[in-house]
Amino acid sequence: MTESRTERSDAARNRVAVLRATEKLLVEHGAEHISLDRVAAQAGVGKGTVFRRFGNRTGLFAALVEERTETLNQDIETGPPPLGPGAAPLPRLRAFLDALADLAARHVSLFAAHEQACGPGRFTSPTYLAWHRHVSGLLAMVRVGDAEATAHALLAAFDADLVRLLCPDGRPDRLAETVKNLATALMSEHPSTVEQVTRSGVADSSSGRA
Amino acid sequence: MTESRTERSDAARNRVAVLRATEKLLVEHGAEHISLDRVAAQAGVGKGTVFRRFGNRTGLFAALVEERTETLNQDIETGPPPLGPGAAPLPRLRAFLDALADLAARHVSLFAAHEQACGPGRFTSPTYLAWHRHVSGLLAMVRVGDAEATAHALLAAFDADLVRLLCPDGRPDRLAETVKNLATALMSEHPSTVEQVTRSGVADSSSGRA
DNA sequence: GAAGGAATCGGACCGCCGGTCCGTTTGGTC
DNA sequence: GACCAAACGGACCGGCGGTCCGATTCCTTC
Repeated sequence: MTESRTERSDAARNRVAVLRATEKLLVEHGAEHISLDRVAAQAGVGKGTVFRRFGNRTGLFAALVEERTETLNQDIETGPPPLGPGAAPLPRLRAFLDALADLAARHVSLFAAHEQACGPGRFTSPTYLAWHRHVSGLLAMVRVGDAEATAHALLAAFDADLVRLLCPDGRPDRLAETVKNLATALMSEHPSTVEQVTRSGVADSSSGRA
Repeated sequence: MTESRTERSDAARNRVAVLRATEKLLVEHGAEHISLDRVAAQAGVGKGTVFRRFGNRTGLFAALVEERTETLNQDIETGPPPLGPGAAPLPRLRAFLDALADLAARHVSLFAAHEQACGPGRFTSPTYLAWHRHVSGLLAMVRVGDAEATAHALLAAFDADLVRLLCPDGRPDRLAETVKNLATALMSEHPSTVEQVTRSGVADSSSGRA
């Protein structure tokens, strides 16, 4: 991302070649038995180049994840409601969960590979941190107890293997509905500072994909 | 488990030796960089013996998990309330979540190793299936929508890495409270067939560990 | 446009791991 | 005590993530 200065032309070319090759292998071979040898071969570069660019397996998938989640993260922070600032906590959380389910369903393989490569350090990746901060903040606004832990629990539903189970055909609906239901139950239970957080008043901002 | 018949004495001795060795390595080296070579060496047996007994890495950890979860699974099915049959859905679910959090916090390393070894097939392990059936059934009794998916979402909070994060000192309280809170919110929201499922009426059956 | 040097490349190489194989040993039985 | 099925164990295999360093390529400078 933040290169020191002036990336050499061949380096840039190879970087995108590796990323594209990784994507291709991810969608073709569904799972995460993707060796970096294969990636390098598919990209038409040497193995050393892959490691020079991305450090290690984790870094490679992290870069791809960041690329895929960039627009969502921007929309969350500075986009228009209900995803961005301005909407009430519950609709905003629901919109986020919809968007996240959609993203997760569309890129299961990538997310699976990323999780597997990260291991326990998954929770310290910038992307996860941003999502957790967002959810946690929204929950805290409605005074949900231990918002941080609750946010983790909600986000745990987006475990890649679970996504595969609940969205076998790529449709995020089932996962989205389930998690939104959880969030709504949680928030409805806690009398909010904002008055009109009632269940009936929820604007359902499903990103209609189907 | 169900050996064909009459396990030879040395085989039995080696089996427990391997299991104990695995436990020891799990608690000593916190994570899952436990090679089966090491396990064999620690147990004082050959590598081939480990594979002969347990088939593969997954089988080894699965055997250990089954050993650890046996009593809980019995208690759920035939034990006394509130864990066993006889209690109302919500208290029973809360009791189960308490017990599961306790178990998870005490055996994080094992569960982490098991998850990692199982991969996506984690959801088809007998233990997970039993737990999911249980939670799913309880949710359905209170007419929670899509009980199956919701049960998966609740159980996802027991992801080993998340347990490590929320129970750094082995105390299950924070995890338990969070998930029980989720379950309670869910069930309270749905008007049950049983009348007295209210929040105040919940008997808190925390397995006081602290 | 040629030269120089730094950044990049690439694939041979390393140690390790999960899993297999088969000659050897052991335990139960008659 | 002898026999044989069962179990043992460690050498062996293919493949992986990651490293290293001589060869190559790009960019700058004159």
